[in-house]
Amino acid sequence: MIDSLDLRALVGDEAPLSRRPSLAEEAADSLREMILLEKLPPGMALPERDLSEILGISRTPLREAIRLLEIEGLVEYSATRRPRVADPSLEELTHCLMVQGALEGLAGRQACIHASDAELAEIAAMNREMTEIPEEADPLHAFRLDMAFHCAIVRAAGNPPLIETHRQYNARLWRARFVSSKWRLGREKKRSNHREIVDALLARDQAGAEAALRGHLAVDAVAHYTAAIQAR
Amino acid sequence: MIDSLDLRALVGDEAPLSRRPSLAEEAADSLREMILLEKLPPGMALPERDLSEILGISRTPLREAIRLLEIEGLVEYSATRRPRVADPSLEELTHCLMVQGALEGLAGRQACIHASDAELAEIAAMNREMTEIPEEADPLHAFRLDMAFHCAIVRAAGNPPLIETHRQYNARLWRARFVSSKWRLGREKKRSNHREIVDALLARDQAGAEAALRGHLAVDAVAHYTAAIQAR
DNA sequence: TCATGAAATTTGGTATACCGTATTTGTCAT
DNA sequence: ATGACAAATACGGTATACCAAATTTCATGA
Repeated sequence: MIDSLDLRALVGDEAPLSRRPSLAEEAADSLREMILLEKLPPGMALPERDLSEILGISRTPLREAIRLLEIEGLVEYSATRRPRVADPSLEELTHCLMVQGALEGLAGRQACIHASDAELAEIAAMNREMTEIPEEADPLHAFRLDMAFHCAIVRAAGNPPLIETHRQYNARLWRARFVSSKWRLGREKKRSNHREIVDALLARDQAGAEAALRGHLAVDAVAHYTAAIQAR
Repeated sequence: MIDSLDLRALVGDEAPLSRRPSLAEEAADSLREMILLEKLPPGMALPERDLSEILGISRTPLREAIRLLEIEGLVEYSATRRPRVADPSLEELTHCLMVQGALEGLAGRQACIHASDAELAEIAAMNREMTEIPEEADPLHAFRLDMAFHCAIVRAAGNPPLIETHRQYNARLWRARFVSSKWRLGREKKRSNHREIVDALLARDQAGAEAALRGHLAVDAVAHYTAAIQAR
């Protein structure tokens, strides 16, 4: 007898392990993008019926999507349970940044222990790519590279719950970091910080990697963001 | 004109800021308790229709409750999206414990900075109470005191997102820590660790508080748990 | 002109019905 | 007895209807 497990072994792991996403997950993805790109500006109300009609789905999966985004911190509920796009204060962003720093610090430590040489080389290569693109290049592209760099380090730590929690905080901080990434100030500081990180990882220096990733410098990112949102 | 804001200022903040919980939240609370007390054992299937009938609600709020518990890590979905009570491996628990350690470490640091003297005194008092109860007292009570002690420190850090994320990891680790709390071994070690924590906080020694809270000792808690679940 | 408050509308919460798929059950041929 | 296969069942995902509460609208009167 050849059961499905054997079949999978024969066919290989190429099989679609990723099931088809539900409407709720697709809606969450759509809404997340709209929020991050400020197509849905902070503070905007998110009435379930209107949104479900816009997205062409019923309220049931839409409600689930909104709950997902609430957990990610992109949507918040008013006192009367009316959902709206989150509009985090400088204080809230600072709080999130501290947690994010602690998470990345742990990731740095663990990456020193568990990352393969190939993973570290990949991370180093990502950093090299970032230093080679010109200053005036597409800021969104540079930003995505930066995000991918940090995510790769967290992934290299090999701790799935850590990856997931880090992802959530990333979403919460996405807009602030994106806005601040456009500032030219601090870009050089970021580069030297990235070099520190890569050097510590390659040396598998746990304390060094943790310290470099803790990112005390990131606090001025939210300051940039606050300046930007106050200017609007 | 006296609007509601003025009225609230006059009446004070005693007003019921906590809205009536939805059926979904109540169901999540019920299910969480059932899972933690192993009324619903790890691995058990959680069919939506049966559960909704048992709890006397419809599937809609029940589904929401299950989603909440999934985020807390108490419920996991099979490959075919069938929810069941999570049955974390030793590896998963260890991963969660590392994140929890990083979170509490940050909390210790921040508590040294932001906690009021009254909050620190309260924390010290909680620890004193724990040391004064006899060894053979109700283990559940002792356990709750321990949880409250750690939560109080996190709360003293004054970082709401940190509090929430810490709460989520607490739920994931609840059962393992509860089981391990029954072991007499390591109890003395825990006490000395608690003393370290309190001393560092009172001295507002950030590095000391972080190190003490990082809790390298907690790893043997999951070892106890694993021994227990393998014995069943 | 503007405060007032009741009616109308909007909104989130919940229950229920239906659908496609996954699982189980039962049957039959070997 | 057993393995394969098909019918029956169970399950999660989705759409829709209804309700209570909150919000908005708007007529009313000072």
